[in-house]
Amino acid sequence: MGRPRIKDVAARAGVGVSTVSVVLNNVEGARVSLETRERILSAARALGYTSDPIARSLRTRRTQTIGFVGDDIATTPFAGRMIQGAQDAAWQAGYLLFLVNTGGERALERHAVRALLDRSVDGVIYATMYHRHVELPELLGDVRTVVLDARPTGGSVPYVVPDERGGAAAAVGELLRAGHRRIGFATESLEVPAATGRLAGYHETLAAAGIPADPELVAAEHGDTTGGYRAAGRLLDLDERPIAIFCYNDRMAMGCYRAAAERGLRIPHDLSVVGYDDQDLIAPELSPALTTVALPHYEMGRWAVRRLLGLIEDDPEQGEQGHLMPCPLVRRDSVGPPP
Amino acid sequence: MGRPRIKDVAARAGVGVSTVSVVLNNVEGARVSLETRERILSAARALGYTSDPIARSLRTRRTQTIGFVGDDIATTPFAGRMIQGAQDAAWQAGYLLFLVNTGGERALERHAVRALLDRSVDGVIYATMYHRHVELPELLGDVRTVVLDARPTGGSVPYVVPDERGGAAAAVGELLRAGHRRIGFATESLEVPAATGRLAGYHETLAAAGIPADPELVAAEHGDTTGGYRAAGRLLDLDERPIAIFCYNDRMAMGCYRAAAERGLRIPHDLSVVGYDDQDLIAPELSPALTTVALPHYEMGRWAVRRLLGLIEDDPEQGEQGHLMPCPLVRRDSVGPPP
DNA sequence: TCGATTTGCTGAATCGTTTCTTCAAGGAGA
DNA sequence: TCTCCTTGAAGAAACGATTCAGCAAATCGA
Repeated sequence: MGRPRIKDVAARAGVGVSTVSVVLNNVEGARVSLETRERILSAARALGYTSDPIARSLRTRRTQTIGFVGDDIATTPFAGRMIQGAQDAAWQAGYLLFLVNTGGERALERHAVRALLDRSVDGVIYATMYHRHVELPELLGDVRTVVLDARPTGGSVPYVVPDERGGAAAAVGELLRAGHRRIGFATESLEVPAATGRLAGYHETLAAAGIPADPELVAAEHGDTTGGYRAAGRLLDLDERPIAIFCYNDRMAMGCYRAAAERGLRIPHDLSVVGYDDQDLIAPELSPALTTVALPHYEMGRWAVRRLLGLIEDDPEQGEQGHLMPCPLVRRDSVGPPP
Repeated sequence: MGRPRIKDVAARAGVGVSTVSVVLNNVEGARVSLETRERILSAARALGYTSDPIARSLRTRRTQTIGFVGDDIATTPFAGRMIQGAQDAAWQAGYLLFLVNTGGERALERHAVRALLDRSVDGVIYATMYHRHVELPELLGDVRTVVLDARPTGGSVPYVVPDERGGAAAAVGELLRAGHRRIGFATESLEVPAATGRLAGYHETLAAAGIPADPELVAAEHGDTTGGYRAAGRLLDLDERPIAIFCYNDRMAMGCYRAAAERGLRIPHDLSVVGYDDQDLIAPELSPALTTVALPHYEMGRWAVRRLLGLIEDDPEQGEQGHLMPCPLVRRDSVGPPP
């Protein structure tokens, strides 16, 4: 006979449905005697009653649902972490996550946001799969929104991005602590926030240690294995070669390992290397395992949903506007003292 | 003044709401003159009316929503592909995907399924992040379900898994075509379906080519880089070493590369290698790039949702029970002719 | 021409809640 | 004893759709 309805509970407890509703929702200021209250509660328990979210939503205009729109969830292994962080936070609060991915197409994106608004989601997480600047779809003006792993242009929407600068500082700091002074940076040539942030962190940290900047030590290439191989090659062929290289990401570090191997340099004995991203399939698997900086995707996902729930349930005006999530250093075996 | 309601459309077109509903839903056998039909359509267009899915769901008991419950979406890069395939298929059919991940905890899983049932999802995809046998939560008996990347024990629920056997056959076939006869297999020591399937495919293909099985040529270790390194090492140190190795997965292949390098063997000149999984961050990035077999996660995700939609919208009895999704060979540079 | 059928449309019930208004009963105060 | 509050609870009106039953007007057959 299907799920019990509120009227079944009411009948069993011998009261009206409104009273049941009031009791089950713990409505403030409602006047129900302790006795009937308990009668209702036990009837509900006996029947295993749970209220129908659809009917409830129709009345309350709240769905306990949030939309997660991302540009691409398959192409990067990081995406899963963000989604998982978001999902966990939502779940804990009793919310469910609608997942939509747009493949980065603007039209599909609009369509997706519209579909989510149609379903009256209580809020939207707008996520990008790598740190960048984005222009939000206009429709998002109609719903509480938090931006994840991107910085919205204009507008005053809360967002969270990795602290690239701090992460780079941690990486370079680790090399400094090991005793290195001549530290190269194999960076990404594209002008993305991650690149500029990490470069800034690299420079600042060296400066703070009293080491003059040497433009020769910064080599920019594509941010992949081949790029890393090239950039590291250039650095290692310098007259006065660096004995430590900070790589823009783990893939470049992988290329760097190869460049080092070809020159007969042993890591970390002859060359120390630090990466960035802490990619599961690279960093721990290289030999020696790569010391790197982790991207806090899970934490960012959590933060974004928590912030969104704050917007939905609490005072909309409190809370940070933009949050820099720290990138922790992950120590492995690719850093050693200078030879 | 908020979104337009059906009654606004009715008022504008000068008809009753029921007529609007009938026209907008293209109800079969409804008798509405062409003229009023067009009047309604244009009114709806003018107001930008879209029906409220919540109210509709309350009446129809259908939500155009499907639940995706997975055991873990962060730990593997494959998960994203499955989700994306599922999401794309759902989106195309006008369905939205509720994503829940359970971390593999049985209690949380029950709770998740209950939450999805509460919300009256039209169906559920039950996915695991690596190919295995699973026992479905009982509650799933109450809803249409398709199992993704796992084989349900008992029951008669449709499922889709990779064709491990066929994939292995493709890999070994590739080596045979290159002219190899003495082909080693570095396999996973755990008794998982992927391992037994691939082993079977390996044996069958060799047998079909008239090559007698040689137990020496099968080395089982952990399915990671170190395991691959060990297994390949054992194979390469054989008196009559194989000149081609099929690896259980790309990570083992990565270890195999290292083992080969340490013995001064060049790939593919002295040794041909084929992997499995086609992992983004490994297969194309190794040097030489790894010839491997791709796991059809995206396709499986799509298939699962399509099958589920069939269950929901069409005759529930048609369609396959269990589907083996082919694993295509991805040719790169790690296979060459025997020396 | 008259009853029967078809056509085109409408009103009202319904889905399962929440919430507002109303109401009876009991107690207090005068 | 009569009025006025307070308490405890019920009834009914939303919410926004779908759908069923019904009802005029038009058409048809004989």
